Amino acid sequence: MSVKPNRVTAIEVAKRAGVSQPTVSRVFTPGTNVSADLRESVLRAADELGYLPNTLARSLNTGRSRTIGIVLAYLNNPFYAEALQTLSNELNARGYHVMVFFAANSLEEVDGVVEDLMAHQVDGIVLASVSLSNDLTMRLQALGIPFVLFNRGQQDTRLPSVTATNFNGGYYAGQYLVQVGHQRIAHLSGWQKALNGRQRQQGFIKALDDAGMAPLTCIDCHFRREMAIDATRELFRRADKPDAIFVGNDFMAFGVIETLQVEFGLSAPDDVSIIGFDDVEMAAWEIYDLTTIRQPINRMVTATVDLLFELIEGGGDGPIRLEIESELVIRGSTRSQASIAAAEHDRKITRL
Amino acid sequence: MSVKPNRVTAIEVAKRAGVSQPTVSRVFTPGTNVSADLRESVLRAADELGYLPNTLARSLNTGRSRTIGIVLAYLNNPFYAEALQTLSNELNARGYHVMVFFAANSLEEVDGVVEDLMAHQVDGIVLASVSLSNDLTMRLQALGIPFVLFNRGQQDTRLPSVTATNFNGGYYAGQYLVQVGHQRIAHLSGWQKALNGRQRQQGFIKALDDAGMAPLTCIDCHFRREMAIDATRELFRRADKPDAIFVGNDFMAFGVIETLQVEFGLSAPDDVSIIGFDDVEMAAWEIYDLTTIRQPINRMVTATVDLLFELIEGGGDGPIRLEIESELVIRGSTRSQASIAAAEHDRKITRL
DNA sequence: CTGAAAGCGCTTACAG
DNA sequence: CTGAAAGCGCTTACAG
Repeated sequence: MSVKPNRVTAIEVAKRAGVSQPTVSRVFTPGTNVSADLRESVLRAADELGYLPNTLARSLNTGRSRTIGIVLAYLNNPFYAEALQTLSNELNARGYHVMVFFAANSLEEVDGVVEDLMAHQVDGIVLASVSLSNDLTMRLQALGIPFVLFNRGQQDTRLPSVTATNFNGGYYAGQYLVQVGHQRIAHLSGWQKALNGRQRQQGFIKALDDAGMAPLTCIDCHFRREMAIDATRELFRRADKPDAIFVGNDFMAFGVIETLQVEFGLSAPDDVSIIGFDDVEMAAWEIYDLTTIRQPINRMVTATVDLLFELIEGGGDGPIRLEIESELVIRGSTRSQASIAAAEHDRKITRL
Repeated sequence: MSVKPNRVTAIEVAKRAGVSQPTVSRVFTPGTNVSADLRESVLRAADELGYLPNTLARSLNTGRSRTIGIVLAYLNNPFYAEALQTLSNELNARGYHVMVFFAANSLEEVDGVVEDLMAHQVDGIVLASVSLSNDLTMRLQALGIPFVLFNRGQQDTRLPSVTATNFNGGYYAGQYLVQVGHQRIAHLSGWQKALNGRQRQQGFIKALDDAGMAPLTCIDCHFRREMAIDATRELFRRADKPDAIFVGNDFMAFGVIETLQVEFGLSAPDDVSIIGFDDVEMAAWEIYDLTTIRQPINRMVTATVDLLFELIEGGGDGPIRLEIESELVIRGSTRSQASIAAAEHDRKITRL
């Protein structure tokens, strides 16, 4: 019962235009020479018949599918939704198609997905999910299918990757909280088995250390909202409550702010300063107004696509691990320096 | 400088296994007969060489790419992020690949994207973006490439589509707000030029009408957060403020709740009841705790994929416009019936 | 069950 | 510049 689509082929266009089939092909292949009159009659015939060159047949010949695979874990965290849309648009703009897969759980799942992508002859892969098995990494490399890890920590420093400067970002967060006068700073961290979660924490600790301080506590929340919420509850039931929290990403920070507000009646920055990581769109929503460390998605995406194409073209000799500078974005969820200065001022006046 | 990937082909596997190339092909084609011993030596050779059948070559033969195109407008609204992930997983589970495109703005953009998809020989398309031009609709139909509109209003009722029951959903929202005793109910609607926005509003008005009431006001917010926020400001600067608002989707409702809280110091349900539409994950977050009309994504996705495959296989004679029943999900952003009863009770006691 | 042959719809040297 | 021919890596009747 299956009905094959009845597509128009180059041969039919050739007949109608009174030319050979290769001439039709040339008209639709950039950088080939066809006389103006033949080109025109081919284009007219193609238009009349609704002809579109069959991408699959073309790819079979050229050995290039002009398709890039993107592997994601999930879209709950809006950072990945923004990344996907930006990546997709960028790749489309460069004439590439995008094939998406979600592979959350296991190495096996990612491996399976990547095999699918290989069978589909993708020209390259962006991995924004968990990392690959060594086996599959080597198979990809043997096949000459390049890939770039996007925002993923990786153990093997030889793998191509694009991240923000996670250590620096963590440092900026810690430094700023110290600057505005906080004394009891907690960290609800990203997953400590992932490099980005670990580096953010290390930068944060270094900043405090440089100020002669230490974190009140660091709790591994695995980049998971529920765990950040639970950790917040625990933190604020204790006697030595924090006066500031650096949260491993914005998505978790939203849960922290919510829990403080709804369950404890506390708000930022009056009761506690909160700082996140990512600067997703929602961070700027008034209800959160979240100070955060921006990962510049546009620049990360551009770098990812550039790197991927360099690897696809071959002959690239630039660095294959790129770090895009993260930056502190100050909003209302942290005590401001001005407020500190004012408080200092008040204190002095009181003392007089 | 371009380096073609050096992929293993069936011929190489055939040589190593000492069989013909078609036998290799048969081993990798479900539903074909190959003797156990040949099958085994082929599989071993394939494994040793890391062979994967070339999907593109297969598709060229069969006329089926086992690829579905998904066209989205954006992922800002988490409803579409959830829909994409669910659709993708469902299609993958059925052995199909997913090619995504974002096409926000214009008919022309969607048309261009769909042409790309046609050239890529997709077997079907899910359109969750704005609708198609008539021209392209007809070309798709002429080519025999089926498509399904997902959550999209469409003028032409002959086009295959899957939506929730938008009219009913609007009705449930209005009915509930009336039931819990609201008198001045406003509607910040979805786009009135889209069928789903319009139907939600119509259902809502009907519910009020059935109770002998009329909306305080209806403002077209185009499904856009910023417009909902502006409308909220206007609404609460007026003398006759609403005591309840039905918002055209959750995404806008979050902006409404935020604006009320941050700019007016008002909260739901004490000052005003808020009800949304979609039931995205965030609606259950404590900070919003949003009463809403659920569009059952899982069922909508299953229906979409079923319908699409029915159209692909041909011979389907079921209905091509499917409506999945929406349902009221009561959370804390609306005054409860209990509270109404209690208030009634108090009033009676006072009167005694 | 298995192999030789044709063909899917293109691209790309090769002649002219 | 243009056409006839070969080939990309498969699938699928067709014989045996």
